[in-house]
Amino acid sequence: MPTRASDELLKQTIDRFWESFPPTWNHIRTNVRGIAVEKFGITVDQFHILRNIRKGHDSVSELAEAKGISRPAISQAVELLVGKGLVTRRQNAEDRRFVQLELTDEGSELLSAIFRENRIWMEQKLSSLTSEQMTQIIAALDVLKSAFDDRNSD
Amino acid sequence: MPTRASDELLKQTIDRFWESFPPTWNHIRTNVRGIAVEKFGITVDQFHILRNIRKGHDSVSELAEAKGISRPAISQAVELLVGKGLVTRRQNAEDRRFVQLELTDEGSELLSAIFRENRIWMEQKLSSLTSEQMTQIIAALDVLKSAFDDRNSD
DNA sequence: ACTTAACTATTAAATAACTTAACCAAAAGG
DNA sequence: CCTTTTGGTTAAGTTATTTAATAGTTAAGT
Repeated sequence: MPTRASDELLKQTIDRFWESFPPTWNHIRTNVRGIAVEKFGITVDQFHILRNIRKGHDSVSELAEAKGISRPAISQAVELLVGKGLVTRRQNAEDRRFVQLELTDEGSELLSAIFRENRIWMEQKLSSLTSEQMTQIIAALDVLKSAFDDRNSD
Repeated sequence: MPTRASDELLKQTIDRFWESFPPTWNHIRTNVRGIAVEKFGITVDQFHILRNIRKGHDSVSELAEAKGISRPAISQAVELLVGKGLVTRRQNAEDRRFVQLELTDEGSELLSAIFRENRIWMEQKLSSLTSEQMTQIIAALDVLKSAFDDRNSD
């Protein structure tokens, strides 16, 4: 039972989202691209796939679901990563349709290295924030993430 | 003069960022893709260019800067949009090196239509949030955006 | 004026990122 | 068995990106 006031606030929230979220993401992405491409020879998208594999999304379907793109797209991206020696494919013994993806040591180290460099940059960018602001950001990100989580879908 | 406690908080903020920001963005992007591709025949990236042109980034260089990618990439994307009749190019009279970009009526209407549909979906996703949560999100997004703004770069 | 340097944009060639359609193999359910 | 569903790959085509090369415009220095 939303009031008119909270309707207005909701509208503002969405407006602000489109004002702030994309430029923020573009800046981060640009930083990651700089590090990933120039120092490690992989693309931003490949970085995201490595990141998701480490996160536990270790099959093609899961990755496709997480990224919201088609399975062939993932399959081909994985192929590139396998070619670079950063990921391995292994047939699951219980259900042999599944191809279990795993980071190689090199892939894992490369991913950590990119995060390490990015973190330095992010720390510098966020260094002037107050504790209150950081606490607020953490809470807000949590709320946003769970609001758009698939469990809450219609 | 950061204390150890706020260093720890900063670390948490960055961790949370990487946990929450990408999946949230993927969900939004997936929704936009569904609308933009299926109903309007443009890609998500083309949508973002239209969006940025309306926002006032009306030259190739500005768009490249905003998105953090190369000018040729923008130039070609614009070419597609011009071909679809959604954007016009016009040489700037004062400085003829500049190509001034403008949305056509059709481009403008299409962009609005995508936003309209996306807004319905976002409203539904965010409908259960409290006023406090929304206020917090607005504040947090503001802080994040300005923290990563180029004016604050070294 | 002339030249050079800097800037804006496009084109070309190559690779990567996506799509849909078609396919194969394995599993599940009659 | 046979059929359907599921997970993954392959194929063909479009879009998105990069770097390098090019063309045109403006500004700066002689």
